[in-house]
Amino acid sequence: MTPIVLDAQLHAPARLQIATVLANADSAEFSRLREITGVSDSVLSKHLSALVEAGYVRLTKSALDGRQRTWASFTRAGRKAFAAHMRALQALVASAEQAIAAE
Amino acid sequence: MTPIVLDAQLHAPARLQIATVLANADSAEFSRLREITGVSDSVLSKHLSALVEAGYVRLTKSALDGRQRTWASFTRAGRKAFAAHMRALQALVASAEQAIAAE
DNA sequence: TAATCGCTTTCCATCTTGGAAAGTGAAGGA
DNA sequence: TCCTTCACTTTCCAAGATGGAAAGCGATTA
Repeated sequence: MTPIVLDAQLHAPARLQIATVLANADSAEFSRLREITGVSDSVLSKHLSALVEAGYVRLTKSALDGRQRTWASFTRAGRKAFAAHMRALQALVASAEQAIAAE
Repeated sequence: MTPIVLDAQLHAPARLQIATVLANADSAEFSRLREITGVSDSVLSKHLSALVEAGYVRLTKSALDGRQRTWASFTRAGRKAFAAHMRALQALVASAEQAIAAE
C-alpha cells in the first residue's frame, strides 16, 4: 500500500480550518478567519504568515470603507497542496472503512 | 453547519498510524507498530502509554517463544473514538469536496 | 552469575501553538 | 499638525507535544 502523506503545514487544526474556508471561496477576510478559528489576532497572523512562507497563501491588502483590510486567498500551489491533503485524508478514512463500519 | 471536532489524542500522525493499524486488526505487536510508525522504542512506548491513559488502548503482555511480547489493541472506547475521528475527517473532506473537485 | 531481550522511564533538546503586549503604518479627528 | 484609532504584525514568553539517547528493569537463556 502507498504511504499516506499528510501535509505538515495544513495538518494543525487551525490551519485546516483556514484552508477549508479558502478552498471554498476565492478569498476571505482576516476578521472572518479570526472568528472561524477562534484564535487571537497574533496567532492568526502567524498562521497566515507561515502559509505565505510555504507559498500556499497570498495576502492582499486593500482599503474598504477607508480602513485597511487584509484578504487571504490560496495560491495555485496552496490549492493543490490542500487537494492533495484532502485526498490523503480520504485514503486514510478509506483504509479504516471496514474497521469502523462495524461500530 | 456543525463544527468538525478532531480528537487531539488521535490527531498526531504517529497516533493516526497506530490507530489505523489497530482499527484493522484485533491487536498488533509492539515491534510491528514500531516498524510502521518508524519511531524509536521509547517514543512508541510513550505514544502507547498516552493512548492507554486516554482509555483508548489496552496493552497485553504475554510470552511468545519464551520472550516477553507486548500486544496493543483498541478498547471499546478507543474504537469508538477512532470511528468518530474518521467521521470528522470524512466531514472535513466532504466540506471541501467541490472546492478540490476543480483541481 | 552474566548477558540479552523487550520494553519503560528519565533526561534533554527542539518545535509548535497559544496569548499578551508592544509596535507599525494608514486614516480620521481635534 | 498632533493625537487617536484601526487592523494587523512582531516580540516576548509559557506550556505542551514530539523525538532520540541512554539508563533501568524484569524475565529469560547461556
